[in-house]
Amino acid sequence: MTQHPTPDERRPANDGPKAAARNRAALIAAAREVYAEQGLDAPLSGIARRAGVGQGVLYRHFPDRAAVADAVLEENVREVEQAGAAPGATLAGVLGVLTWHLTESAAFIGLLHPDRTGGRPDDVHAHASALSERVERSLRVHLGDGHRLGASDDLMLAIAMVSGAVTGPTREERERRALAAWRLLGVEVGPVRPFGG
Amino acid sequence: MTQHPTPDERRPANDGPKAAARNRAALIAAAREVYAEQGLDAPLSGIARRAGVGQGVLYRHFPDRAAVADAVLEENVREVEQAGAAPGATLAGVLGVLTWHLTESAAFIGLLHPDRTGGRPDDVHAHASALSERVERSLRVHLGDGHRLGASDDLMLAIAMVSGAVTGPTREERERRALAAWRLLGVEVGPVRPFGG
Amino acid sequence: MTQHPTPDERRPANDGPKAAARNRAALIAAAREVYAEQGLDAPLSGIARRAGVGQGVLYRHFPDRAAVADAVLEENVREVEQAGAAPGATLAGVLGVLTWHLTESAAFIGLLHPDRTGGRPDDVHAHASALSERVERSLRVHLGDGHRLGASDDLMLAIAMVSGAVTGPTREERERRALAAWRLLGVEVGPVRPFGG
Amino acid sequence: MTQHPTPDERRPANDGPKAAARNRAALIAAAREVYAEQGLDAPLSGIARRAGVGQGVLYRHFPDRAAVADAVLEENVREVEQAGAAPGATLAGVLGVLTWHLTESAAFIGLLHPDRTGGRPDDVHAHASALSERVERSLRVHLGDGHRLGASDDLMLAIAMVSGAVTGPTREERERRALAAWRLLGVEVGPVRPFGG
DNA sequence: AATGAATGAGCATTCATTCAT
DNA sequence: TATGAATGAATGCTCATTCAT
Repeated sequence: MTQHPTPDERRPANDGPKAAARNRAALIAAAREVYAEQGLDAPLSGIARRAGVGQGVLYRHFPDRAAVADAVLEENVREVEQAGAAPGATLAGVLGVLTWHLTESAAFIGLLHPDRTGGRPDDVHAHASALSERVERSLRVHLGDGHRLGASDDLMLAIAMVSGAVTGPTREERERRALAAWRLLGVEVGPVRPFGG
Repeated sequence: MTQHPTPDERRPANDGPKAAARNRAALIAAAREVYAEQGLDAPLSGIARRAGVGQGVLYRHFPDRAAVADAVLEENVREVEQAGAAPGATLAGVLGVLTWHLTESAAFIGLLHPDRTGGRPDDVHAHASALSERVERSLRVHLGDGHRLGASDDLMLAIAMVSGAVTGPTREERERRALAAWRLLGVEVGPVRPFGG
Repeated sequence: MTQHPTPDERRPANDGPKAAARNRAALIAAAREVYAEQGLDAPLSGIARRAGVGQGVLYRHFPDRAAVADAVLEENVREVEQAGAAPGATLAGVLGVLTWHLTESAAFIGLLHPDRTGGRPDDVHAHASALSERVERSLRVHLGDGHRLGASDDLMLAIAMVSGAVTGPTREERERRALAAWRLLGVEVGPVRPFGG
Repeated sequence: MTQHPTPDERRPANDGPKAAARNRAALIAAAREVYAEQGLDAPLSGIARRAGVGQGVLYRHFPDRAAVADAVLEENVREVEQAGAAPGATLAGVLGVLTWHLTESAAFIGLLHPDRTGGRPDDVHAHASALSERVERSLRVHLGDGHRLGASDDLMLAIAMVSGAVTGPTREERERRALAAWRLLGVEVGPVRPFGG
């Protein structure tokens, strides 16, 4: 009774169901960019716009704000897992991939800063700890005996610390700082690049 | 002229100029609490309410959102400076005070994460670098030759790293993590407490 | 021409024209349930979902929201007509069937409250008066001379009054109130049940 | 971080706190009109617009949709109470005032139809039963021994029944039907008019 | 003939900021 | 100088309706 009496006129293209997967990917990519530019609190409408879809599509794919961030994180984490599972993977190599995501993806940094503001209703960090564990597992298998970060929580702590160092307006600056941070921790890091990059 | 000057209904007390300073302090204290509970994006109206003043007063003292955060930061930084200038001050001691603020004040952590989100209109981090320098100066004078963090940018980098580690819902948890982070960096830290505390 | 005519991925079954009637019935049944649970303003998407069909099918059968409600009403009215046309039908008996629908079907109540909200764009009550007349005809033929409700508009007025009394969360409560209402009007009502029930 | 960078330009009048009471009254009056025209589900924005205030003002005075309807109802009920408490009040007189509100105020009708749609989140009918009891009390004191509607629930049932009869596009038509309904119930009703009108 | 994704207008709600008193 | 009401833009979210497949 309260809704839209008259759309009509002229509708933009409707590419049919085939577009669904494409739209989902476009939304995640758009979200990644928007997050990088405006932070995790960026308006969802902007993400939809940049993805070139209506707002309804965003809500079809992601029920709420947290789900969008989750999807972006999920991709980041999966890349780290793939790097960790690749033949010949080394700790330094996986850390390089991880570091690349830290410098590239604001959402990934958010993963490491889950708490502080207790119970906001739209908790962006819903599955954060589950994802965090997946990252840890991918790294820990490559941790040799007696490694500096071998103690229980030191590995994820170190990652959080590096993520804290990753600031700066450009990717280059952020990479520079990330590497300086790993150096301060006495940890060797391989090439900073995406998995397969 | 000796008539009642318009009795009015009931005006809220106007304590004159004396109240101004009191209100300012109340606003900063309220902001600190609200930031801790809700994060730096908390509604300004809530800060005014908790301070027990109207919203207009907040705007009289602080032209915009950034100014409020600046004022809170300013107090944090000043405490660190005082700790650094106190007779008998040591690096470990000042770091303890600094660490206390890291665990206590959400705004202080924001100081260390200034960039990333490029040009948001209400930039909370306006004077961030100036404040950052003041912190650095207060610490550097206590840095002995050959200290681990003696190299050019390493001191502030380390602080940013520790701030990245400071997560958790309770102050105790945050302090635990902060100390673990300093330990990973091989840096000794004195008692974690406010200056004069 | 004997080639596979494009295997497709996996098309949902297309049962041909046979399915059309089945779908229409399923939609009306679903609408009846949804209306009872959520009121006449319930989202059409929910009706389609409960009927187990796509939203497009709903629009194929019913051009707009009003048409759905009309179809539900149509069924209600038809049952009353059938009750009225049955051999040996009495006024009390038909009123019993009518009352059953009043207690069961939110849409039927809506029939009796057509106006008030002047020109809403999606007018649920399009054919209301036509349906209303059919109900009246079915009852009036059983109205003996000198009946309490014999005067011109009294019959439908009484029905509207009873429908106003029919509130309550459970069918039992609604039936109790409907019968109390008829009693206040001094009208005898037969068993409250669906036609043929 | 997500809000209004730049209002400015030219602000419409702000009449200051004095306007608060006036605005509240204007909102209730506007709501009454809008409800009459569009029903209880009418957009709140339209109510604010008709009252000549911004949407924020509506939310300042009424936390949610139900509160607006409550306020309108409250006024209706208060008038009935006043009519019932007036010196020389009679049952017929109070019923006349009550009937006037039934013909005038869509919200008042809503009061008598509280249930049906179980637990909608924004329940317009929150305090409905409390208000309902106030109406009943105002009437019952004027109910002589042996009155037709003397039995326990019959009084409010009759009112619900009459409210069910009150349909029609014009006030005159609605009044005509209301009086016919009371006549069918064998109840005498005084002049249909607002209290003091 | 059916599916269900996409569109996008519309309504609810929040809050930064102004300003009469 | 303080109050707190008012404004209204921005954003979240929902759903009627269309249409490629």
